[in-house]
Order: sequence, then C-alpha cells, then structure tokens
Amino acid sequence: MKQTTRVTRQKEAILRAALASGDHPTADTIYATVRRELPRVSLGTVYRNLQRMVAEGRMSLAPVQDDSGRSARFDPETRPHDHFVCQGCKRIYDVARDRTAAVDLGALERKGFQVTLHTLAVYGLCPRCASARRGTR
Amino acid sequence: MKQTTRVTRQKEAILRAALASGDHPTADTIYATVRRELPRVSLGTVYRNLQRMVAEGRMSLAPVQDDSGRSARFDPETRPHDHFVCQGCKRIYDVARDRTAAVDLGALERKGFQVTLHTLAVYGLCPRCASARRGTR
DNA sequence: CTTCTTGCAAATTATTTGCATACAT
DNA sequence: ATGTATGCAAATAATTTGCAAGAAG
Repeated sequence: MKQTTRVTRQKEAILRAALASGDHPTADTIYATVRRELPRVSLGTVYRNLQRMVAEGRMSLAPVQDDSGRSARFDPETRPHDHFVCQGCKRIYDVARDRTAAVDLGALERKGFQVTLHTLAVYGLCPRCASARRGTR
Repeated sequence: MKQTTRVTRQKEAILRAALASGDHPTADTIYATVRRELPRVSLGTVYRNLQRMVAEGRMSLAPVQDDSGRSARFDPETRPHDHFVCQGCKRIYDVARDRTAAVDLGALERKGFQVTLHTLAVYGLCPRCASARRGTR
C-alpha cells in the first residue's frame, strides 16, 4: 500500500483560511473564505479536509457550546489551551492554560481514572462587552 | 396574558426517563424510553420539552463532544459539576466539582473578563476500561 | 501511470416548526 | 370554555458520502 497524503491547493487554502480568521470559524465560514480564492471548492471538500486535519492533529475542535450547539467550531491552534466564550459578542477567546491554572486531576486519578486530556470553557462577558454594558446602565 | 405551564404526562415521562437513564442521554434515547410508556409521543414533543426544561433550568446540556459531536447530551443534574468522558466505553460520568478543584479564574477577571460560569470536561479511561485494557496486554 | 482528491449532487442525521386536534386548568 | 401542549408530517440545518472526472507524485 501507498497511502500518501497529497498537498493540494484547497488544503492549503483551508488551513490558511482558518488561521486568518483569527477566531474559531465554522466550516461554513471557512468555506466562504476559501471560495474567494477558489470559487469552485465544494463544501464537501472543506468538511473532508477539516475532518482529516483534526484526525491528524493539525486542527482541533473548540469545545464550546454554541447557543444551539449545532455547528462545530474549528481551532487552528492545536496546543492545549482553554477558551472564553463571550455571551455578549459571541466571540471565542483562546486563553493560555497557565492563566486558568491548575485543574486538580489528582483526585480522579487516585480513583482509578486515567486522564489523557481535559477541556475548560469559561463563559461570561469579555472586557469590551462588560464595560459597554456598564456604560449603558 | 396567561402564560401558564401545564403539567402533562409526557413532560413527566421525559424528566423521569432522563433521570432513570443514570447517564447523559440524547434526545433519541429519551424518546425511546418515553415511548415504552407513551407509544404515541412524538420526537417533536420530546425536543420541545427538553428545550423548555433547559430554558427553565430544570435540565442542562452536557458540555462534552461526542466523537462527531452531532447529537446533544442532556443532563438532569442542574447543579454545577464537571464531567469525565470515558474514551473506552463512551460513558459520561458526573464529577463533583470539589473533586476537580479550583480552576483559577482570578487571572481572567483581573484582565476585565466577567465570568459567569465554566465547564470542565476530562477525557480518558474510566477505572473499569483502564484495568480491562491493562488485562489484555 | 497510478491512486489520492475534488466537485457535484444526493443522502443522512439531528433538530425545528406549522397546523389541526387533544387535553389541562 | 380557553388556550397551552401534542402528534404528525414536512421543513431546516449541518454534515457525510458515492461516483466520475481531475490532479499530484
């Protein structure tokens, strides 16, 4: 068997679109961006590649719940980190893990649970939305 | 305007089904259970009521990602707590918050973020799956 | 050349919604 | 009686998949 992985212009564009967004885009948002460069890409290609990148660890899924939680949010940052979801502007911020601090997983491990990773999502208002709200009241 | 909330046998059955599952059931699982008691319930009714219960705070959505993350997991425990997702048997365990310990949100707050809540999900192998795996190797 | 990828369209899956009727209050 | 809730079916939304044609190595 060969089983190589080919470099295509759509794969490159998809990764670039995710990085450029500077946010945590949905497949549809990425599709729209890639489309500006490659008008003939199909949503299927976008989904297939995002899915593959996640499997290969070159992309991750942001562990947050959209209001309806219907569409997946992708995150080109694959190193461990946490998230802050602003309930005002809906923006999702990456948060360095050392800033949210030590989640104590020791107790679980002592109970026989084998921990491989964890995800932390914090909800609230980002600085901008928090002050805007204070301003209007 | 009246806007009362009526007690119906399907609402009661739905809540009971969620509680009885002892797990974090999907709408479909709940539907199947309720169906045994009320063969004519519709999925629409199940969804409508689950959604309403969540809005009323009598039910919550488990903040975990299924493999494909497609279907929502409901959780009849509405008090703050965390989750452990076993990657072996796929079971989702509730974890008391004091056992996962202090997530330090202070740093975020000092940056101007206004925190209202957070969700923590830990992934790995539960005691049973961890030892089963050790046994077979 | 060989075989992985893509584009397109149809298929799935999960969830929502409109409407006439049934039921709770 | 009055108006909310249900059952049913059709409608949406998000994602997946089969297949012939296109492109990478």
